[in-house]
Parts: sequence; structure tokens; C-alpha cells
Amino acid sequence: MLSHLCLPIGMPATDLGKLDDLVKDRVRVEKGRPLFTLGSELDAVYAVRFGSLRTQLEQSEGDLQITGFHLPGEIVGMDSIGQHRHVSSAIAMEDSEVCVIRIDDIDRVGRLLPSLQSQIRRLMSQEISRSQQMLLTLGSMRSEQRVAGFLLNLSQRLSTLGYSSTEFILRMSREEIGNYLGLTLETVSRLLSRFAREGIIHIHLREVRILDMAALQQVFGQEC
Amino acid sequence: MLSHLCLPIGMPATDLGKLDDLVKDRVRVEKGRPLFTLGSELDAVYAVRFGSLRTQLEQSEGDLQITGFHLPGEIVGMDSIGQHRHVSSAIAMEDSEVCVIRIDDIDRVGRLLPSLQSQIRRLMSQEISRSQQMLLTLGSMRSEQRVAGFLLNLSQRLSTLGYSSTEFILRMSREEIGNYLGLTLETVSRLLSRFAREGIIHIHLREVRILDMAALQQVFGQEC
DNA sequence: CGCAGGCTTGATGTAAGTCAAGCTGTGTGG
DNA sequence: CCACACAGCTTGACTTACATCAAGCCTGCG
Repeated sequence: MLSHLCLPIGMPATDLGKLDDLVKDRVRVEKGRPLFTLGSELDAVYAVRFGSLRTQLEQSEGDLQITGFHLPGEIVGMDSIGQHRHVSSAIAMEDSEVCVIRIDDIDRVGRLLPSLQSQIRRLMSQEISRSQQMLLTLGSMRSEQRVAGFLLNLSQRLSTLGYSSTEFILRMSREEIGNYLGLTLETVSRLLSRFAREGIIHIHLREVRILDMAALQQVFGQEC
Repeated sequence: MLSHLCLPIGMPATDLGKLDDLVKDRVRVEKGRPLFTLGSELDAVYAVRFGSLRTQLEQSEGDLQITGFHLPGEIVGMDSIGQHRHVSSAIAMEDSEVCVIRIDDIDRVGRLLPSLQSQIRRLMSQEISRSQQMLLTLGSMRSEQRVAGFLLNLSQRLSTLGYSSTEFILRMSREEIGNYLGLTLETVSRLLSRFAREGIIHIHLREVRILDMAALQQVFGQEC
């Protein structure tokens, strides 16, 4: 595993060494505590080393939208670069550790290592693409497609990290899933129960086992 | 206006001169024609010089999500940097012209002008933030809030470009607006009619006049 | 053991979608 | 120059997917 290097997945090995320069500090965040909050000052982005976080936008008066769940190897905070203050909050869903990547250091190291700049661009571009994929989900998919897509996406990312793609623990509550997917917690619960009744998955609280990946993909991809 | 320079709004004037290096080509795109399409090869992003474009994701079989409407001074194509191929399509909504900004040139000029790199990061970060704001819209706002927010957003951007913030022409159809906002064209039409009936706006086909900006903001911001 | 928070399940309500008809403005060919 | 056609828009009647409200049930923890 590369995770000891605190690096985003997919960075070419040739550049790995120099990147250690970027990571000076690590920070631990306890379950439920924020890594940063809306409006706080910003000078860094963070690579998740272990654990998991959620990021969320906060609108006036309790209106809240979860914009992502972040697993090890993923970068948090790229929506606020170039602002003076964070435009979102990040909260640990379990005890976690992140590597601090200071913006100033990106510039400094980037001068010596031009390919770093393009790597950063690539990661930011992926984040744009990821959000836009979510727009498609929220804008034009039905509830069952959203939940199926959510499970498939988690499965795929966990498998990239070396975990099982068919058996895992949800780190987030039904309410958090619902908020992320633009649904209520009841709808999420009902759909998970239905998938289980149909033999597509097995679910007990936060333990998930995918029994029929193809069926799940079919639910996700189905027209109408 | 800065638009002759083909530059994104908000770039500090000190760097403007060097940036001309970045822009070698301009391309015209006729109304309805694509600037690029899903899967086509990529080596550049584009700054809109005049006209307007929409960007869209295309899922299997006619399932399509419009992810943005782009006015002069805005950058199109940042979701695909670092991929070899475009992950979305961009289509002109009227006869338009864009400036071509080659990725290679960003690297080349960026080496001489380090602040360019951070400017690019800032623009990409804004794009992430913009998409995530849309997630909040699609995930947790009601139809009337979405439409009100859409009008306010357009108004604000047009005013930044030096146009009237209260009187403008929609470049997109009801269907395109609906797709973008996760609504049907009928719902969009009904809400525009309702806002007109309530004296908040005047609308006739694609001509919009905002009569009561405060009321529109109230609809947008209202709790529940 | 008992409580609290998270989850499930059912009954009912409603916002927005679907289907359908008619209208309006624009462009085209006789 | 008129009329006809067509695409885009509006409006109404009806349907439906998901939300809301409300019980009751686990299960992990103090």
C-alpha cells in the first residue's frame, strides 16, 4: 500500500520521493470533530491518510448539503483554494488522520518539479468531474438508481484501496446518505431493504454485502 | 471591458500581459454546434470570448445532464484536464467565439510566471465550488427556489459583464433550464408565469425583466 | 438493565412529473 | 404578402414518486 506516503492514488512513482517535501504535518481528527469549518482560514488542502470524512456546504439556518465522503488517498479542501476562507466544512466520520499539504509548498515544490503542477491540476479536474457526475445523479436519476450508484461507487473505491468490493461497513448514517443523495433517510432505508428483499444485497445496519453486483449495476443503469 | 484579452474575469492586471502568450488561437462556433464532444481528444481549455455555451454530461441512451451555462470570461473544459479525452460536451447556444488555452502552454508559461499556476488553481477551485453549490440546489431546494436562484445567478453574472442586471435575454430554452435545474420544462414555465403573476418579474418568451429583486432573493432564500 | 439514537416499516400527503391540448411567434414557400 | 407549418411555450387535468408523520424495533452503551 502507498498509504504511508500520504499520497493520492495514481501519482506516478517517479515523482513520489519529492512529494515528501509537501507533507510536513499530519493531523488527527476525532470522530465527529471538524478538520475545518465554513469560514475558517485556509492555507492548505488535506490528503486523508486513514479514516473517513464528509464535506458539507452550510446554508443559512440548518440547511445543509453533504457534497462528498472521503476515503484514504483522497484530497479534501480543493473547493476553497484561492479563497482566503473555507467555503465548506469537513467532519471526521470516524477517528481519522490527514496529511497537511500547504498551498505555499505546492508553489515552492512546483517550481522544482513542474510535473507536480499538472498532477495537482489533474486531481482538481477529477474533483470537478466527480461533482458534475453527482449533478447528473441528483438532477436526473430516480431514488433507486441513486442508492444503487452510491453502493457501486463505494464498492469501487474500497476495492481500489485494497478492501473487499463486496463486503464493507458503511461509515455514514442513513441520514447522511440521504442528505448526500437528495433523499430522506426513510427512502434510503426502504430502498436498502428492498434491494435486500430482492436478493441483490444483504444489509444489517451498517454492514453491507453485495450479493449480485450485476443486478445492482442494472438498477443503476436502467433507462426510466 | 477586458474581453478583448480573452481572459477570465478577476485576473490581476499585473499578469495580464504575459497571458497573451497563452492564447494563440481563437475558434468560432456556430449556434447549435459543438466546441468539443464527449470522448474527443483534449489538449486545451477554452475561454469564452463572446456568445454562450452549455456543457453537458451524456449518459447511455439519451440521458443527459446540463452542468453549466457559460458566458464570456468563463472557462470551459476544466473537468477533463489530465484525461486524454473529454468527459463532457460543450455546445454553442448562439454564435460564439472562444480562445484556445493549450495545456502545454500553461505549463510552459507557468514556469516563467509562477503566479499563473495559482491563478489556474483558483479558477479550477471556483469551478469545484460552483458545481458543489449546484449540488445544494439540486439536492435540497424546492423548484421555486431553484428557478429564483437561476435568475439571480444569471443576473449577477451579466451585471459583472457590464450588462443590465434587471433586463436580459435568456439564451437557453425552457427545456435546457429545466434539465439544468433538475425540473421539467413545464415546471419551469409554470414558475416563471407565477413569478410574473406575483409581480416579481416580467417575462415574455426569452425576455426577462426583474421587477422586484428583493422578492426574488426572498423566494430563493426562504426556509422550507 | 434500561435508555437513547439510529433504523425500519406503515399510512397518508403533496410537490413535481406526465400527458394532452391549445397558443404564439418565426420562418418558408406559394 | 399571406398562409401555413413548426418549434417552443403555456396552461390544465391527472398521476406518482418521494416526503412527511408516526409507531415501534433493534442494539450498543452507560
